[in-house]
Amino acid sequence: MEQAQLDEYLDRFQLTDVFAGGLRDHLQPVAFQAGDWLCRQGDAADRMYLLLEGKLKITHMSATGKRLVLSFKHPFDLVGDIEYVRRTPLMNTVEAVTPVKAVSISYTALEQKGADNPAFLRFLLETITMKFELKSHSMSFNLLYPVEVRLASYLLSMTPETPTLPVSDLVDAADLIGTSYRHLNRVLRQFSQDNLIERTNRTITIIDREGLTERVGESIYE
Amino acid sequence: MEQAQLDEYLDRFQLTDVFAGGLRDHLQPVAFQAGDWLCRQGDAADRMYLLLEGKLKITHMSATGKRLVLSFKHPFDLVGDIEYVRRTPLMNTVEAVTPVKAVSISYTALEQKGADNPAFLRFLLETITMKFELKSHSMSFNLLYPVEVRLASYLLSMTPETPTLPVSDLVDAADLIGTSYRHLNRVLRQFSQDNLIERTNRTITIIDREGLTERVGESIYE
DNA sequence: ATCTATTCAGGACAAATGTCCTTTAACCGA
DNA sequence: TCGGTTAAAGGACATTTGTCCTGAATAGAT
Repeated sequence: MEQAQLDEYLDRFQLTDVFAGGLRDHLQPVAFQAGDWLCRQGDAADRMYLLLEGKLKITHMSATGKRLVLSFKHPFDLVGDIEYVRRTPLMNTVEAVTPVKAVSISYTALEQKGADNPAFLRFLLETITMKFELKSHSMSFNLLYPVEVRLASYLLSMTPETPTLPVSDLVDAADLIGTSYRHLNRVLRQFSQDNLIERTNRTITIIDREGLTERVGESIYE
Repeated sequence: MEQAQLDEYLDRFQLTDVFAGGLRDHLQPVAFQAGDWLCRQGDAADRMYLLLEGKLKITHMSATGKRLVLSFKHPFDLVGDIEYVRRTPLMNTVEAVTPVKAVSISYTALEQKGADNPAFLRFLLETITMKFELKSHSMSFNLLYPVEVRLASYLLSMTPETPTLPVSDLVDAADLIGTSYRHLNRVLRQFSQDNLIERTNRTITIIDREGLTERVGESIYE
């Protein structure tokens, strides 16, 4: 990526101040292809990523071998920020879902140029606090509502522009809302019978957003 | 509370630097009795609390009227820190479970004396990041394990020194692990039959910590 | 001590969800 | 085109969990 283009990004999203004070020079552009891993759960963490383009999937494997999809990340989300603050190994695996552009910055650089930089610290605070609220919300949501509601919410949030979804995403969906693939199918079948969605060859199509919205009330998976 | 005593607290827990730069003068000692509310969900937030002694309960009421116990707070946890960063109304209700001593500091003071104070910002970052990890952990735990495991974990974490628990805590327990009171009773009955606990008059007594630990594997409710 | 109001435990049944396995449908190479 | 191979869907059944209601236990007032 061109330096000029990176500067434009930073400017457009008001991040120029955040990376002032010498941090800017340590930003390294990186690109990934769909399917690439940015990092793996358990690895030692040594750098933070700022996502510029594309979509990331954050997954976690439990001690008992069950996989959980924790979230999807979109442009200007941070990855590795929590680990930087806590100095812990990576909790999660991060995979590119689409082609991805990002910048990375080493923890060393952050320590040297960021630890006393209020603008940068406030940026971290705001980002992490937002993550906290999001997680808090989805935790309540998961405890409070049955799979039907969670799935409807998922379907709505994953199809903001095009109303279709490849069936292969369903296994992620199950791991995201914390249910079994079997049960997911059961609920999808119900949605289908209620004419909320349509299953054709290898895609799910939303045909009644209103109806799905009714079944949710609140949305979470942004 | 004496100023000297407060200073001793701050010193003992290495918080003197955190509240340097003029923040220290804005710390106001406050005390609450068991059952008092520090603040209510939906209120406008205007101050942050640092808990010094006692125990707080954080609860949330959902749109559909279901109550959720989100966590318990112990000395040196912060309350209102997230709301300070995000500038949002209070998400949760905070209640004193025991007699409580705390210090409060107004958002106004934080803005004026804290926003450019790296030590204070780093303190916020560490605290909030820890909260995030805790929440992240409990969310995975809730999605991954059945009520039996969650309840065993709860029982262990709530009885670190004395092995008993008043029955009145059970309704909070149900709201904390996200199940019904009825089902909680069912599982407790099972524990009782397996000689893991004993129910006498109005208390639950842990009689086999090992056995309970076996049913958990990981602990969460700290 | 007795009555009563309140709190707590548990029975009965229904609904939600998980596990295991079979069937169906899509895809691919020859 | 065909057969085989793989991925997705669904059947059958068990388990977990929720809802509603009843009955037992307890504390407090008289």
